[in-house]
Amino acid sequence: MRRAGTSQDGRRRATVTDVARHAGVSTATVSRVMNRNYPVAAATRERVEASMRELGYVVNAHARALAGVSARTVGIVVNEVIDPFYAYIARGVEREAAAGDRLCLVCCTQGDPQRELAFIELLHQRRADAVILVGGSVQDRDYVAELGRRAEALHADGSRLVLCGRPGLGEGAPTARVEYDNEGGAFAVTDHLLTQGHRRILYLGGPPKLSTSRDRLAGHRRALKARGVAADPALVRPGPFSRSSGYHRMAELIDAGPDFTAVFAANDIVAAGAAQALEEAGVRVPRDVSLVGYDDIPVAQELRPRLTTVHVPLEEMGRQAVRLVLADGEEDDWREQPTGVVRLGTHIVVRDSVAPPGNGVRARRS
Amino acid sequence: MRRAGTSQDGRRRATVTDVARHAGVSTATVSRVMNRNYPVAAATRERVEASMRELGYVVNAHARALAGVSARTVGIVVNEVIDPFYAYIARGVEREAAAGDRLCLVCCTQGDPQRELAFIELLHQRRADAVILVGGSVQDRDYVAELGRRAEALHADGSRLVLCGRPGLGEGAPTARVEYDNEGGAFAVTDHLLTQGHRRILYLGGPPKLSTSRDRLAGHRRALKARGVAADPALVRPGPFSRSSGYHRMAELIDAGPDFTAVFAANDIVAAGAAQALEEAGVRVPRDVSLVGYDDIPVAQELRPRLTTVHVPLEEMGRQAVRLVLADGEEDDWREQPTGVVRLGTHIVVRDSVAPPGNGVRARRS
DNA sequence: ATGAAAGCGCTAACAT
DNA sequence: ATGTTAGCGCTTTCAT
Repeated sequence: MRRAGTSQDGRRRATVTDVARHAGVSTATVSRVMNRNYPVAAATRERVEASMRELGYVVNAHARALAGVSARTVGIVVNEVIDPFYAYIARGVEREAAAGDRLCLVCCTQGDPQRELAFIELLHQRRADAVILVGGSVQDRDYVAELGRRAEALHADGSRLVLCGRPGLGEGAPTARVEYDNEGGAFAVTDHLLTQGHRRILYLGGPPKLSTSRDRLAGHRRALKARGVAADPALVRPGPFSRSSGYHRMAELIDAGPDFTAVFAANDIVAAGAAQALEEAGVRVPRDVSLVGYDDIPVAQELRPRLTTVHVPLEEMGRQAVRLVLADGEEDDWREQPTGVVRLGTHIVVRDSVAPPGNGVRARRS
Repeated sequence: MRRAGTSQDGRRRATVTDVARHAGVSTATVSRVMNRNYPVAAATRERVEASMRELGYVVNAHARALAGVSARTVGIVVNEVIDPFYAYIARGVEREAAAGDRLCLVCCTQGDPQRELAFIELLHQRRADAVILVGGSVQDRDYVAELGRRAEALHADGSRLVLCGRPGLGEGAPTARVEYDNEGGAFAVTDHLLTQGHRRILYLGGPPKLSTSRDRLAGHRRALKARGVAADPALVRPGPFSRSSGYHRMAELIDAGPDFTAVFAANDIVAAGAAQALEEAGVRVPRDVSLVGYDDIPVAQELRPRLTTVHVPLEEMGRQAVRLVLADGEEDDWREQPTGVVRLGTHIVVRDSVAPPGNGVRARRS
C-alpha cells in the first residue's frame, strides 16, 4: 500500500504546516483563516489564502474530525435506493443534511437485518452525527433489544439513532422518531372503498412480520369493523412488497380465489403488479373491480386508470428525521433530550381506480 | 460544542489505550487483533476481544484514516436520487462499494455545476477512494478545465475521478471513464421507426447543452441521414428531461405543430409526459402515432401501451465505475494507469408503442 | 492578532 | 508474539 501522505507522483500533499510555512505564519493562523471563527488581519488572511491556492491545499477532514470537530456526516440505512419509497425519504435526508452542510452516507440492506446492524456499526465508527433507520422492520424481541444497545452506544458518543417510519424500541432507548399515520391511511382508504359500497375487499398485504404491514392491516381491519363488515380471512393475502408478488398473487386469486369486488394493495408497487394481472385476465378497473394502493409514489399516476392511493409525506419524513436531531446554530435546549417524536399525517388521494361494485371476480375453481 | 471524546453522560468513550490497559496488553496488540493482519496468540486475542466488548469499544474511523489507512469511502455525485436513471447507477455503485467493504457518500447537485464542484471538493477533503460523477454535463470549456484540475488534485492524493456516462476531459486529465453507447442506441431506435415506415419523426430532446442530449440527437440524425430522410428542424424540440416538459411540449405540438407520425422522446420520463398529452388529445398510440423513449427505466413497462425504448445498463455502469478504480486484493498493475475506459452497449427493447404510420398528427394551426 | 505546543485515536515500523 | 514509539493533520488552549 502507498504510504499515507505520499501521492502518485511521490510529492507529499500539502498540509497546514506547509501552508503555514509558505505564508510565513503559524498553523494556528491557517486554521483560523479556514474556519473564520476568530479574527485574522485582512492582509494575513490574503497571504494565507494565496498560499493555500498555490499549494493546492485541501484540508483533511479526518484530521479535523479527530481533533474534535463533528464529522458533519449523517448516515441513512434503507432497504433499496431504487425503491421510490426509500428514495424519496433519502432525498429528504440528503437535502436537509446538505442544508446543514453535511454529507450523507447511504447504506442499502436489501432487507437483511444483519446487514442493518453492520451498517449501524460502520456509521458509528465514522462518528456520524446521526444514523437514520428507514422503513418497517421485523420486531423480533432480540433484534429490538440489540438495536436498543446500538442506540445507547451512539448516544453515548454524542450521536443519535433516528427511527424513520418504524416503531420505537421501548422506553429506555435514546432514539428520535419520525412516524406517519400508517394505520390511519389504511383506515381511510378502506373506508373509502366501503363507502362506495364494497363489502368483499381483497387485501394484498406486505410481509407479515414487517411493522409497516401490520399497521396497514390493522387500519384496514379497524375500518371493516367500524362498518360491521366481517373480516374474511380468505381475503387477506400477505406477501413480499414487490411488483411480481402483486402480479402473481393477483393472478392466482383471479384464477381460484374467493369472490371480491375491490382490491387493497398494501403498497403501490404491489398494486402495479396486481393491475397487470387484472388487465391480462380481462378484469376491468374500476368497472369490474376497484383497486387502491398505498404510498403515492409516481407510478400511481402512470397506471391506467390512475391509482387511488394513500399519500405518505416521504420527503418530509426524511427532512424531519435530520431536523429532529441536528439543530444548527439554535440553542440545544429541547434537542438535548434523547428522545423526540414527530408524527406526520397521511391522506387518501382519489384518482380513477375506484367505482361502486361491479361484476367483481367470482370464484371459478377449476 | 461538546468536547471531543466526551459523551452525553460525561464518561469518556473507550479508545485503544483503554482497551489495551483493560486487557493488559499494548495498543499495538489491540490494533493487531482488530485488523487481523498480524499473528496474535489465541488467548490474547480472546482477552482483547472481551475487553472491547466490555468497554463498548468502537474504533474511530477518522483516527484510522489519519494514520494512513484508506477511508474506505467512495463518493458519488448525481443530479437527483429519485430519478431512476441515477438511482440505478447509484445502486450499482453502492453494491460494488459494499462488496469492497466501502461506504458510499451520495451527493445531489440538482443539476447545478457549481454544486458539483463543491461536492467534489468535500469528497476530496474526506479522502474518498474515488469520486464518481454521473450523467451528462455541460461541456463548457472553462468548466471542463476546472474539472480537469480537480481530477489532477484527486489523483495527486491517490484518489480518482471517474466519469460515468459523460464525456472525457481531454488528453491530460487523469480520469477513468464508463461510457455507454448513447449515440448507437438513438441510431437503433430511430432506425426501428424508419423501418416501420415512419418518415416524419418528432424528436422531443433533452437540454441542448447536456452531452447526453447531444449524443442522442446525433444518433437520431445519423439514422435519418443513413436512410436519406431529410432532417426537418421543425421536428426537433429540445427541453428539460422532465415529465412535465414532455407533457407540455407534446400538448403544444399536437395543438399547433408540424405533422408527424412518430415521436422519439429523449428519455422515458419525457415519453411518459408525452404519452399523457397524446392520450388527452385522443391520439392513439401506436395506432395514430408511434412513441419511443430512452433508458428503459421501470415506468416504460407501466405505460399503456408498454413503451418501446433503449435499454441502458445503468446498474452495471455503476458497478464498473467502482471496479475500474478499486481493485481489491489483486495486483495493481494495470489499474495503476491513471486512465481507463469501459464502454458498455445499449440495445433497443421492443414493446407495444410502435406500429407502422397511422393517421399521425396533422398541423391544425388555429 | 498571532504563535507554541498539546493532544485527538490509531497504525506501523522497529525493538525485543 | 508482543511492546515502544513516532507520527498522521488538524484544532485549540494558553501565552504573548
